[in-house]
Amino acid sequence: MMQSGPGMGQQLPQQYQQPPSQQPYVMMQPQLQAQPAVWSQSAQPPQQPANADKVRTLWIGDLQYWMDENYLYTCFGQTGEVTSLKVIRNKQTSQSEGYGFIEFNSRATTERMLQTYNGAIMPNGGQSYRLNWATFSAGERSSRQDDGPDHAIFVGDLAIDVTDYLLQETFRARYNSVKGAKVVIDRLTGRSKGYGFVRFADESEQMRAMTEMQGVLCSTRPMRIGPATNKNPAATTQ
DNA sequence: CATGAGCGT
Repeated sequence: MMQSGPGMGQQLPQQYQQPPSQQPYVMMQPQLQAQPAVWSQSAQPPQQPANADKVRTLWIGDLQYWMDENYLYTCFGQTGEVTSLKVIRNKQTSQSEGYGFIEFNSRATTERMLQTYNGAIMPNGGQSYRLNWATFSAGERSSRQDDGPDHAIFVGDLAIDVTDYLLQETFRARYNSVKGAKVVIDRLTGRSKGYGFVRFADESEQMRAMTEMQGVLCSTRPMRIGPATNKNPAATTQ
């Protein structure tokens, strides 16, 4: 039942266990002595480095409307490390907005969950998890893991079974600078909309792929490549 | 044919 890792120097006795269905939100967190809470709404400059050891919540998107808290608990609750989860709903229609939040008992757990589940196939079989770190205020959400600007291309004519991973690997086999790929998912059906995006770190590889990958087979259909509108407003991060 | 991305009491 209770795991204790002797290898890790964890000194926080986390022995409180509670059913997640009773309390929808558990905001109580043991405050670490070594690190004061810096994310209160005091006069903090927005130039805060995003170390954020206290972030234990994942954002999950591309949820279908029937995917409620019970479904998410089926997905994540078996680990016994979920402290709270919630699906955001429209207040008028009480319909799911297609995203939610999952909070775990530690940052290490959260990180492990992100790497384990992100991109994996969801139990319904039709789509893969879309997970990311949750942000607690608008402003940090645009920062992605990257070490430079990304150059994206539009990829259409995708077969419906093409996943992020397959699309990514199809390009990564020929281009080293592929940073990621995303297949756009229809929230109503949870299935692919038939197009997606591939991001490159190297602009020259992006240019090459625009012509070289034109008509190349991905799964069962030849791809149609086009330019992608850049949604990143020229982040000049040095 | 088509252009993603959505952050809460």
